Amino acid sequence: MLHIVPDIDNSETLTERQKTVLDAALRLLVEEGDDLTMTAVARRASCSKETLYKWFGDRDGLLTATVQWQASKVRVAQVDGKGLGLASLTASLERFACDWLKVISSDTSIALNRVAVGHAGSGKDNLGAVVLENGRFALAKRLKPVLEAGRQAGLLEFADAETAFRTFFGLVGRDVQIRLLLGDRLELTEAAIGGDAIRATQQFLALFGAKTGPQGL
Amino acid sequence: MLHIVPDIDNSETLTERQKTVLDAALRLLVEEGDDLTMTAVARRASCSKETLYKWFGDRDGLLTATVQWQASKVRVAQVDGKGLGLASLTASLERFACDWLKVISSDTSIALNRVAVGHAGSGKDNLGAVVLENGRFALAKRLKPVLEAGRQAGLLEFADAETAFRTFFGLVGRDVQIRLLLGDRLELTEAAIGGDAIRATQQFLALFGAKTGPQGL
DNA sequence: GGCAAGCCGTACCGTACGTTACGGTTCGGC
DNA sequence: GCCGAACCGTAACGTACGGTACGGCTTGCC
Repeated sequence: MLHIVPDIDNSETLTERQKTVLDAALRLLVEEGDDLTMTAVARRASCSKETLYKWFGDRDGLLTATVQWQASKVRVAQVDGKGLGLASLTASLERFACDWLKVISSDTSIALNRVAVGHAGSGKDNLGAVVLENGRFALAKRLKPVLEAGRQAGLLEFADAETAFRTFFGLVGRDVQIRLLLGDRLELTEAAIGGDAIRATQQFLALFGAKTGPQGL
Repeated sequence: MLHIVPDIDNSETLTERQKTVLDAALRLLVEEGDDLTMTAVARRASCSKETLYKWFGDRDGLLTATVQWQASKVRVAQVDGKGLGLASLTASLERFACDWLKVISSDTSIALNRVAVGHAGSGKDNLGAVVLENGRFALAKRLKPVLEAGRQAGLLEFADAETAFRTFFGLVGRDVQIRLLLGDRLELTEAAIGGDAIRATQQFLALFGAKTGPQGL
């Protein structure tokens, strides 16, 4: 399993200059393919390779720092499950679906996932673990409390929150991520994403919605 | 979109010797990461690099031929939608789900998808298109007639076969493929796959099954 | 001012790998 | 037996790139 990310917390220990360097690396990663070279990063960031090596150790360190830096930027707002009505639950689910679709269809996510997938194929799987931890598992960690609250309020019925989450994940993402990663053009407009979020939420509620209605009152 | 695979049909124009070479490349791709070198392939296949270049042009040609060769091996049996009862429809869906889960969790598929994803990130997207065409789109092409037959028989209700298929795809695959590609260990036993196939099929039928029962009789 | 630290730009080194070239061997056709 | 084609094994070439070294510049501190 190993969803452990043993590395430094970051985003606090980074100087402003280092952040701009990582931003440059990120932009380069998105524009060019995953084959970013140290020389290219140095040139783009207007810094010397010597500095890159001093700060990040080696190419893998730079890659890892870049991925973690991006990950630290996408902390989405926590949703508190305190409103617990069917309307607010639906809205929350749609919101999660929408956010997730926007993330996985963004150029940044695609580039980062590509490099992480390639990295996972070549020995050390650090990047894959980082991306997974800040993507799929972070989503689960934020969504599960909402699901549990929905069950508590009698709006949802499921035995295992993990299983319910994975179904929701599948209903939202479907074939989008793998198609994008494999280079399929797939125009996802704001409207299409919104529609997909609503559809996925409705399907999820059809599968896991309580048939008896709220039993709390 | 471009799901066009403009290259040669293959698998007919290949000699036995060439097939064994591609098998060697495939094995190497699965064992080592995606960083297979021409030298390694030549050594493993006991052939000269000169021969590799004569047959496949360059490294990309070899990669493409390898992917297409594997693709040509996984033509799954077509399911005829002529039994059209709820039981046989369910069985067909479960069969598809089972086969698909086995494919995407196989070492070969993971390795091939990894190299294709990496390739899609670096300019020419040929490999990605090939993998997509022989994976997700081939599955759709085989499954849609079954869905249409199910609708014809009054067992399913949906407006668009493509949309219905994508939902099924999401229910079956969920987060499995991306987790595996990112290096997550994820033991998928035969039993777990079978259970997931049944669950996905039941969920799909719950969403798209006709509420009125078969109207054909 | 003097000085040390940090950093930029660039040149440099070693290596890995894609690609090419070539000598030697096998094999089918005459 | 002879010839040419195909192919194996290996050596060689060119380049790209990770990593290192160094000279010069700025900056903050004494």
